[in-house]
Amino acid sequence: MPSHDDERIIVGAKAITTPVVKKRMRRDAQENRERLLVAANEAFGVHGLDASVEEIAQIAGVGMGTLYRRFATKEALIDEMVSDLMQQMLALGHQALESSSGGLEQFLRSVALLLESHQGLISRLWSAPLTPVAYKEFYAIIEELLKQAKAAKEIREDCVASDVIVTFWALRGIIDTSHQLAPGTWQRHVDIVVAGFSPDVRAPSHQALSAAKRHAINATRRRN
Amino acid sequence: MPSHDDERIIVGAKAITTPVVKKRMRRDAQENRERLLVAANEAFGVHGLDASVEEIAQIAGVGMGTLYRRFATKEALIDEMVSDLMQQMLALGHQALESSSGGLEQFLRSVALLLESHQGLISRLWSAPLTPVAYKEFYAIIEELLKQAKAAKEIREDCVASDVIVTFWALRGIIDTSHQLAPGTWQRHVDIVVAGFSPDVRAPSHQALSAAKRHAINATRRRN
DNA sequence: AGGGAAGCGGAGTTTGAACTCCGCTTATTA
DNA sequence: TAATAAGCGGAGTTCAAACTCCGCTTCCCT
Repeated sequence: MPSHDDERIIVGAKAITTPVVKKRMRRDAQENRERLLVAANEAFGVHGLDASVEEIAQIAGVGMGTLYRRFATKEALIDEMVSDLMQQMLALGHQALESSSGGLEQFLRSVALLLESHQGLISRLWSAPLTPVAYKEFYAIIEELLKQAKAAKEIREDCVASDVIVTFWALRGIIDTSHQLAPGTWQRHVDIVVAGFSPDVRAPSHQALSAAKRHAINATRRRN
Repeated sequence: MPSHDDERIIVGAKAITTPVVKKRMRRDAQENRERLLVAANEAFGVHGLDASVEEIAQIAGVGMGTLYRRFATKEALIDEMVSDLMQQMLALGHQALESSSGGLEQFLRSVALLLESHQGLISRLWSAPLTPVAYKEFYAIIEELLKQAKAAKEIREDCVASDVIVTFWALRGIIDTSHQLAPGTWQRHVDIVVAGFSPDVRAPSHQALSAAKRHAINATRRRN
């Protein structure tokens, strides 16, 4: 089903394969589109992705028809928001790369701050095969930040990109859970993780894991 | 609306206020009930809480009628599972308290291991005013574990219970995100956090935060 | 300034998942 | 082993939320 947005200016016979040249929208349409994205972010922040399209349209001050003229489905709206968010994260990454020191920490904190204002969407950020290109870029940024941090001895040698990615997943858990309450709850966790990354800490022991496993198994056998 | 489960054996006039003495179920009913709880856990693990009751019943090998005879609503089923899970976590807490050293780390790891086999449910664990009593107990356990860890110099003096709770939230993010893939992804994060808790690390700097904020604000102004 | 493409609202339709109902089956107990 | 309470399945109902349709309105270009 073609979306309402992919009408194109036809420029000769090869137009069909031309990759998406969009006709300029009317000004009011453009404004409504913006307003819808903002409204959706607000609604998702409160109710999660279960927020109804009706509510979103209402917050934006438009009818549902308008929403569906801009976004083929609710899912398409979400996809666009996610890809916007990813772009913003990449921008933060590039900024962090330019800072003379502490780039990695800056990146962690600035992304967390960004995600905090996009609750509800966050769960979609990492689940998608949606943005393989963006994801690759994201990964490359992290690798570069790690290289810089290691060169400056700001971080342990054994840190790898996936450690940082997993930290973002962790932040998602905190931000999603704290559910309106206590903005900035994530900061303390970042402090701890940053401390854990720092080079002057002894390597973790792993000794407690086997005991943990033994006990977890016991607990699982507890159904009455 | 009274559930199907709260019939009671009447023992004299005061029975009405007797707190829930349940009549013994038929054996097949009991078995089906168990099977439903297991099936629900499996279904939620795959599709999250959106898994349909129909699917749950099917996995359990029973009809929907059976499900609804045991659990007033889907929500009631979830509540019961959550409260079971909380009980298991408490049990792990008590076990950790008994260990002579590394109790806190053991607790972190064993709970993570438990949560890993209850994906989908985890989001409900912390959202509920459902279990204020259990929550209090949980909190008390953590405080005691912290006291022990500090006495043994296994942990920084400035750690508080909420740091540990927030770590559980963080783990939820990882476990929920890794979505079937890579069991045990959380372990590396726990390593890092444990390192961050350890006493021989310098206090976190906070110096990077203001820069992070400045940049995040820039990124937010990027809508095209 | 006026013709018409583009846009708009929101009542109405569709869809799918939660939940109910009731005739049939099975465990239990005397 | 027969009477009966308890349990069972799954077709059918309900309900809420996504999505469509179309007569009216607004912007924009000449």
